[in-house]
Amino acid sequence: MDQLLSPKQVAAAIGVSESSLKRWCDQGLLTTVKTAGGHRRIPVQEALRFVREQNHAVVEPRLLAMPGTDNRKARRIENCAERLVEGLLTNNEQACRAIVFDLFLAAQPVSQIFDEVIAVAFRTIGEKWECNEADIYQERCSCQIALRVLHELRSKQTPPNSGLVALGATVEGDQYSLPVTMSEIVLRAVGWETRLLGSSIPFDSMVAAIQQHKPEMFWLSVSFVPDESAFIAGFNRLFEAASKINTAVVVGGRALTTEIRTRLRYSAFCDTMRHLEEFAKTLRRQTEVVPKKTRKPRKNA
Amino acid sequence: MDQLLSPKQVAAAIGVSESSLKRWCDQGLLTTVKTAGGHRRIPVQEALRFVREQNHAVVEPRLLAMPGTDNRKARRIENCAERLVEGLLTNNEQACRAIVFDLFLAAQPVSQIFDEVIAVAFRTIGEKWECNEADIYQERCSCQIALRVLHELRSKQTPPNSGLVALGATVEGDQYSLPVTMSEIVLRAVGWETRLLGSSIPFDSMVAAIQQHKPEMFWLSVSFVPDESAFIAGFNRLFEAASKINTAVVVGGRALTTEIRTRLRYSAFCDTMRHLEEFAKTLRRQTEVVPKKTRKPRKNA
DNA sequence: AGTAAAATGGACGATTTGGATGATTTTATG
DNA sequence: CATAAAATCATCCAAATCGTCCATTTTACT
Repeated sequence: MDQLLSPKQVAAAIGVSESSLKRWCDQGLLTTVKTAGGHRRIPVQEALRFVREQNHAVVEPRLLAMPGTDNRKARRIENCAERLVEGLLTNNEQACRAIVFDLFLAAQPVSQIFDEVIAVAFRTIGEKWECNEADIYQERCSCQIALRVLHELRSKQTPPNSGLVALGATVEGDQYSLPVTMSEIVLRAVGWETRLLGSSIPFDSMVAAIQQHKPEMFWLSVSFVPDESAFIAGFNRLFEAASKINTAVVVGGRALTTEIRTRLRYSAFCDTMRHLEEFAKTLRRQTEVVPKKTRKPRKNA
Repeated sequence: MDQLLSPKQVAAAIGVSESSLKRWCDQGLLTTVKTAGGHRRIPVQEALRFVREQNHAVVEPRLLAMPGTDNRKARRIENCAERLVEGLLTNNEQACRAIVFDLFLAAQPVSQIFDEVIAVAFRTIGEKWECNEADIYQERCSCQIALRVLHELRSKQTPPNSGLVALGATVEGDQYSLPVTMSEIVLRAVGWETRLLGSSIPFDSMVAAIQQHKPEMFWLSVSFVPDESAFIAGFNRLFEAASKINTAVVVGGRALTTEIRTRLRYSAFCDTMRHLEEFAKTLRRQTEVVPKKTRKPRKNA
């Protein structure tokens, strides 16, 4: 029943180098089990004892606190969604952050993280809510957590300066800021400079923003449509204005039914973040400098 | 995700010699953790706390994972508000961050930063909007920027673990997340563990949250009241439920006119973040441990 | 001004840390 | 089972940090 950890994992958990940790093992500060091939394995409880006795710092508690989630499993995207649901509903922000950042560091495209983990997780929470297994406040609270994680993720991106500008917003009455924030991160990941106008923006004001900033792209996330006909009229007005100055208009969101879509004019419709990413790449006609996963970790400034 | 710094790094950041810094660590002015080999490691939050409490200058903010500063203009709170307005309206997120973080490092209480800078800035923007000098999207976009800055500020606080829990939210229909987020940061600054439920929460769900988490405090930020009588009824229902389990209810927000207030029952009403801070301090009944900044008294003859 | 306590910061050899390397073991995948 | 990719091994070494001592500067008080 003892979970075994590799030196690398323990080193990461307590924020020291692998070299140091191995030295400590060899000095007997940590008792290790050895594999047939001579690799060191450290039982979790032994690692915990070490931390307690040495009064050592723990930088990444999750590695020691959440058995069954060693790094390899963490990087597999399959069961991340359910782990995220668990983390969100128990208000374990640490764990949520860990899940997302592990994937990010494992060089998963952000679009994929969003489509296959975050979106899935919130769909699950939504279903739980409908079945009365979760309360509204839990869903909202989860949104807060996710938003903080997303903001942190965003701050870790290299700020693009391609000269291509995209503006984004949510229509009036639609206060779901998660999708529009994810879109922004996706666009930034493929080199767009973005400016997120925010949630619940009236169409007229969007038009004003477009005319003032003359962006190459405008993206609109539609999670909720209070008034269908007003939405369609407003949107087409927006498209009209955007066309005049060659601004591509991209829409997406779960509230856009096929019926609504047939009555809209747009440059692209995106079902998923991956679609958005592909379209954004295409639009900027440059083969993109994908955030490379280099082996050599570089010192951050 | 708290980063560990070496004495040398912290010394460089605040522009003192390594010797001094090590001495301070040994005197307990800075809480350090130690590696197994006996090297000192200082968590960033701890370094920030030290800088703020001692009112120490910071020469290299980057080493403390803080955004770059503009030391000449900074530190004076007077014209920060207008500089912030400028930064927000020109979408200069860097500048906005610098303004807020400079004040933070200069040991200004977060409540004061919020009351005298951020709140003032947004009041100014609101006025500009009314005078048609600014568009709605600019105000919303400013909110996005401010929200990101606030989230970053929050991540720089030492995570409190007092055991005292506060829940916070915004009423249904009120989507202004800035005030409620500022409140959270203020509460955390004075040692409360907080859980922000989010914006636009129905009263019934708030009651459910209170009953489930049994917090010592519930705070409600009211920037907008869609239906006055429904609000009053709902709120008093909330207060009732909270009273039963000894949860203090704190309200605040610009939408609370005196007429509305006279019909509400609450533990405290806060006009400003400073009020909230004072009330929160009082409620936790602990006299704050004032760090002595005087040198040791010399022997008296 | 004069004095002494207190604080600062530099220097020292001894110790610790962490990055790099090429060989070996483990794990993932067909 | 076989193969390739990833993780870990043992080792070495430069750089960082330790604790300590001491000269110098600052501060507090007479």
